[in-house]
Amino acid sequence: MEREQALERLNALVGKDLRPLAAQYTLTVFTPSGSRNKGWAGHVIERYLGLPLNSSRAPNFGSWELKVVPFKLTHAGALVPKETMAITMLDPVEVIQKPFEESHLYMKLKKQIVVARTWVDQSESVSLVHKVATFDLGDGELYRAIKQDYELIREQIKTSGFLSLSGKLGRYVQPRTKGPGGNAPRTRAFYARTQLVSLIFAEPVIEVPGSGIE
DNA sequence: CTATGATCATCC
DNA sequence: GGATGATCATAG
Repeated sequence: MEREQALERLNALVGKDLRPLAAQYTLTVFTPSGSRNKGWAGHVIERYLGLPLNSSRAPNFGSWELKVVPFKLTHAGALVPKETMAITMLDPVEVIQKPFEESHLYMKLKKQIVVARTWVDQSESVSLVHKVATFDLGDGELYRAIKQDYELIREQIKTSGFLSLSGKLGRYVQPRTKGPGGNAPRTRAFYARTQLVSLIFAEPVIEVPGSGIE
C-alpha cells in the first residue's frame, strides 16, 4: 500500500478507540494469566491496514515505515510522547560496514507514518487515535544531527566495542539494550528519544516572507 | 533464538 | 519524572 492511501485510511481513524478493534481482530491485549502484549496497538493498526504480522527487518510497507507511539496527558493538559520509540535492531557488523545512507536506521527513518494514541493507564481501557503524522528525514539539519548520532555510535563500537554502547549516547537516536537483559545484555537497538518523537509530530513551520515570523 | 510489534520497571 | 535497562506477546 502506498503511504498516501494509508494516510487517508488512518486519518479516518482519528478520534476512534483502538481497544474494541483489538477485540474485533482477536488480538491479545492481556493474556488469560494477566500478562500484557505490549505491541497490541501496533498490531491493531497493522491489521487495520491489512498487513499480516511478521518479523522482517525491512520497512514493513516496503518503501515506508509504520509506527505507533503512546501519548500521555500532562498536568497542564497537553498530550506529549510518553515513551521513546524503538526503531530497529543495531547490528554492529552492519553499522561498521555501512555509512548512514545505507543503514537500516536510515531506511526506517527516511519515510514513515507515525500514529499517536492516547495512553491512560496500564489497564488500557481506552486508547484513542490522537494524531497521524507523516515524517521524512529529508536532508536538512535533523538529517545531519541523526547522522552524527550514527557516526558517534559507529566510532564507539570501533574504539570501545559493541557492548560498551549504552542509552546515554546520541542526541536524537540512542543505542539501548533490547532483548534478554540480565548480567550482560548482548543486544542493542536504535531508539528515537522523545524529543525526536515530538519533532515528528511538530507542525511544520511555515515561513511567510515579510510577516515577521521568519 | 532473534526479529517484529512495543511498553514496563527501576534508578537517578 | 525523565532516562536507561529489562521485558512481554507473537512470528519465522
